[in-house]
Amino acid sequence: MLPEDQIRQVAETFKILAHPTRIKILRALASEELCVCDLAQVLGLSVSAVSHQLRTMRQLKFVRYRMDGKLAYYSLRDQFGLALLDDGLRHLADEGAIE
Amino acid sequence: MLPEDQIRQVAETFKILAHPTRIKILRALASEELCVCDLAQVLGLSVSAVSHQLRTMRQLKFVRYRMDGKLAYYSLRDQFGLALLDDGLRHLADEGAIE
DNA sequence: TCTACAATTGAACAACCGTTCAAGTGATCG
DNA sequence: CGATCACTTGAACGGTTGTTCAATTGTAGA
Repeated sequence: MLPEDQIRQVAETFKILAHPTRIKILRALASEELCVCDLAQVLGLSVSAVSHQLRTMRQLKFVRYRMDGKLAYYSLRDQFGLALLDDGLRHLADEGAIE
Repeated sequence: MLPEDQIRQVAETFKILAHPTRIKILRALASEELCVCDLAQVLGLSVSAVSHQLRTMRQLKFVRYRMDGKLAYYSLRDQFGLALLDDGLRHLADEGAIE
């Protein structure tokens, strides 16, 4: 039996993949690092909304950032999120759409 | 660019792993099929709460069930959910706890 | 210093989600 | 049939979450 605490933590981890906005952020950062304003532009969201999401993605170690002058460039910390996303898409393809 | 619809579907898929209750259900069904009342007993939840969760897990192809008299026996449809869970736990172990 | 820009933060609001509760379905058994 | 059991369903309630808005921080350039 897993400890309650670990279950809660892993649930938090999967929450990252459980919302369209964060999936889009993940995919946008797949090929290159981007600043918050570009990310907002690409996703058609406010800078504030994106910043809020990046905060939780940072806390859960999905992304990192570096400052360059006024701009904060975000990038993926590793391939984990993208790999998970692929698994999810493959499962959808295998099992068919939602009934 | 992935179609909006597919992004929403894969987000739905990951929602299954994004809550402690459903993770526990997944793990409880890992070794054997269980009826709703046993599942409720094991998890310390009401039969209704479990039934609601099983419904969404069924819709998203994580579990299936068979009727046997009055009892509905649920089981995992495949190893996908458990494999994902392992990936998540491994990521936590690699990256350390939430900062 | 003053202005402009990039980003973060916290409060507020609406939408979503998980559980409970009460009612209902369907199967078994006396 | 009537009673009971296993489960499902829908409404309702409270807590969580995502976005917006306004205020703030910090950097860069005039």
